[in-house]
Amino acid sequence: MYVTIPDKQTIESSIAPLVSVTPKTTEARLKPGDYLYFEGDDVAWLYQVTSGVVRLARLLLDGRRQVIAFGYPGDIIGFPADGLHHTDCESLTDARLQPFRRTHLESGEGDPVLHAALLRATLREISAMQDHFMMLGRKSATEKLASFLCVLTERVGEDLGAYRQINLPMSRSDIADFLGLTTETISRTFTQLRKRKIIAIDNNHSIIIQRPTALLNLSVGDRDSYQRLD
Amino acid sequence: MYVTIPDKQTIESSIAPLVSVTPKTTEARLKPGDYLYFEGDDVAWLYQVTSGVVRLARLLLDGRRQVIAFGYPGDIIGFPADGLHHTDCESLTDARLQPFRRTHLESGEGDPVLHAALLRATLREISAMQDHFMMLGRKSATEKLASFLCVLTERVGEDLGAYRQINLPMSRSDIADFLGLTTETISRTFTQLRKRKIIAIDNNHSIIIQRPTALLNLSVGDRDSYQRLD
DNA sequence: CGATAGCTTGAGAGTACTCAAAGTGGGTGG
DNA sequence: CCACCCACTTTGAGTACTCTCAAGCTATCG
Repeated sequence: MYVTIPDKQTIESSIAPLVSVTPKTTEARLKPGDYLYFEGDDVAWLYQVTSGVVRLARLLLDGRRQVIAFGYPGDIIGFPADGLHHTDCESLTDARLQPFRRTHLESGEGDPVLHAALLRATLREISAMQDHFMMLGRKSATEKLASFLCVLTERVGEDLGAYRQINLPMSRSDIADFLGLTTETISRTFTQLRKRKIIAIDNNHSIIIQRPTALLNLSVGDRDSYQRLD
Repeated sequence: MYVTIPDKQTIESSIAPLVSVTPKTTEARLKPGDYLYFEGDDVAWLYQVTSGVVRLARLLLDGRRQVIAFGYPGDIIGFPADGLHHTDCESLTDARLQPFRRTHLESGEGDPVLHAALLRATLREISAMQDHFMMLGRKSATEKLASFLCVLTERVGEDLGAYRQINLPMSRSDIADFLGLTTETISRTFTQLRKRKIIAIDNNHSIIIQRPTALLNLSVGDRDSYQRLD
């Protein structure tokens, strides 16, 4: 999952489970903290997240970290480059993943439909990453966090009476490293949004979107939403 | 071209021209300022840059721009998502590009070798973009510009006596929008590097790398390189 | 040779960061 | 079952970096 520009209807299609003609490989199961693979590992499989949330990250030598993406149900993860994994993958929750042989991506022999579906997923990945560039390079802290919350609300939000609720299995520092900010800035920005009654924080890993429109406005840089109490 | 982590030997392989069994399509030729395609256009072709430099960019509604990548010789550009272009492509120089039918990427029929090569390019694109995330999200202005110059030196630097020289066909604001900075900051950072005698600015579009090691150190966040005159 | 877009420099402001300390909550062991 | 502990989060104060706005400068192209 990347932070994409709102109003893109790529969601439904990418979320759909890939149907495979080949006999189903048994799915992988992870517990919180389990690693599926590490940077530098050979790629034997790609995975589609079935349930749960995983985190893809890379480390810089000096300890700085970039969270590349979160893997939510429907997402395909583990794209190889030169046959190797270029991120670590750690599970944040109990998770299930459907493996697909790397060879299904790299050659159509055997299952052309699966091959085409994996290729489509690869191309969508590039497009989503381009949106994410914009977010990392050009948005303020508030815009980044608001965008992030909007995407999650769209993608995995649950109705809760009049409001919508989202679960955040990741830590504040995971979010920070994903958005290119510090944990302190994430925390302060959450507090601002809460004080503005745009969100409510039920518990640190569960937040309620009280004013989705205001949040969306903030995500695209409409700074008036701060003052205005819709 | 993305700003990737130094010491990755992905260069040689990605730079190699794709050999096609199918009869050669006539190459596209662009002049400075020519657009090859716009965001939202249907994708009929992908292109490998043969010579020259192109710029891939997207616009936000409020005018903010993100330069997604520069296309240097060897780079493949124009990857479709849902059949559409997701960036604009403008040429910065006289340029020549070798077109490949989109169908060659999307189905192996006809030319499996070309299909595989395009797929490999697609996967490398993802990996390079992941490196670029790190750069956008976690590096300071000096680190960003130093990283950018290092990549260019590796990729298209020319020997000039004891030093290496690079051409920058893009404007300062192109660089700014690529690195997630402002033109003023780019300009100031160039000036700093010049005053530290790390680079020399021959003319605005041609710079000489005087101390490549210092530049490399700066690119990975070694702040001592500033004081030290190696 | 003058017009103009692009680049540089300066001053000041604002945003996000760093460092530090206090608060919170979930989990474990007594 | 409760208390303690530890990791995570929040808050605060001060700083540093990058941005904004403005003006001057430079190269390039008619």
